[in-house]
Amino acid sequence: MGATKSEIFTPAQNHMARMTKALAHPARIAIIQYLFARRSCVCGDIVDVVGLAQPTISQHLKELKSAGLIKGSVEGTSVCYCIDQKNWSVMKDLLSPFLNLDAAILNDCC
Amino acid sequence: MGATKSEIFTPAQNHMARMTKALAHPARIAIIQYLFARRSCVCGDIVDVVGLAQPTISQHLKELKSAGLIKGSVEGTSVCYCIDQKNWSVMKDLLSPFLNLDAAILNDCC
DNA sequence: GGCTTATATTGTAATATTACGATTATTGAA
DNA sequence: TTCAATAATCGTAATATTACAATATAAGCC
Repeated sequence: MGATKSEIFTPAQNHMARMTKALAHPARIAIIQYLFARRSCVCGDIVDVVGLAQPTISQHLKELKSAGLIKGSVEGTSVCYCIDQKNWSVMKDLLSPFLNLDAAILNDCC
Repeated sequence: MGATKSEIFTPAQNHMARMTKALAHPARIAIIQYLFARRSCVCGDIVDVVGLAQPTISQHLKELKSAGLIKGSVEGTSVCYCIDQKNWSVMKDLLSPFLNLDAAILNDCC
């Protein structure tokens, strides 16, 4: 036990959970917001702004990257991280219809 | 170590992370989808449909409830769970602007 | 080559999550 | 009040996450 039973869910459900999981930490929310704000894409700047230790940020960046939400490229001695526009869009198209499910039409039985 | 450092993030960032975390498991996605589909709101039916053991589903329901996304009421010997319309709406208003951040206007430096 | 800067990786401790068997309420019915 | 049905809680094992110090790697510069 202890590991998620992915086999019993649909690919879409697993994909959605994978995306929400990537966003399920305030540091990763902060990183994404910073990248959208476009002040900088440099890894070191992210470390300074977010306020966690460098290895911790590196770990969070790795998770965002493996989820496909960001991509990185080496720029001299530093590394530049950017939103992966295509995958971000895919995620949006997956999550938006879910969030927009209209709860108002439900006959509230609770 | 090991625990998230919530203190260093904004309330909005923590709130967003809390919501995405509640959705960060395929079983919880499946439960929400089932409740929106309105075939039933009965806990036992959820257990049958999702395909995890009853205590596991009960645990997931508890997490969704503590995140405020669902609410439950006792109906005889069973328990009825429903989407919490108000909080679902709050979450949507919090997450949608984030998801809709336009990546297309970014000058992609990676 | 050596030196500096920037980031990734390793190792590890603390904590959290996932899953389920066994058990315990709780409710309604006999 | 005893019984059956339903869901919650307890206990626990397996696994995953979070965080960081220490170290390693890589890229540019002298």
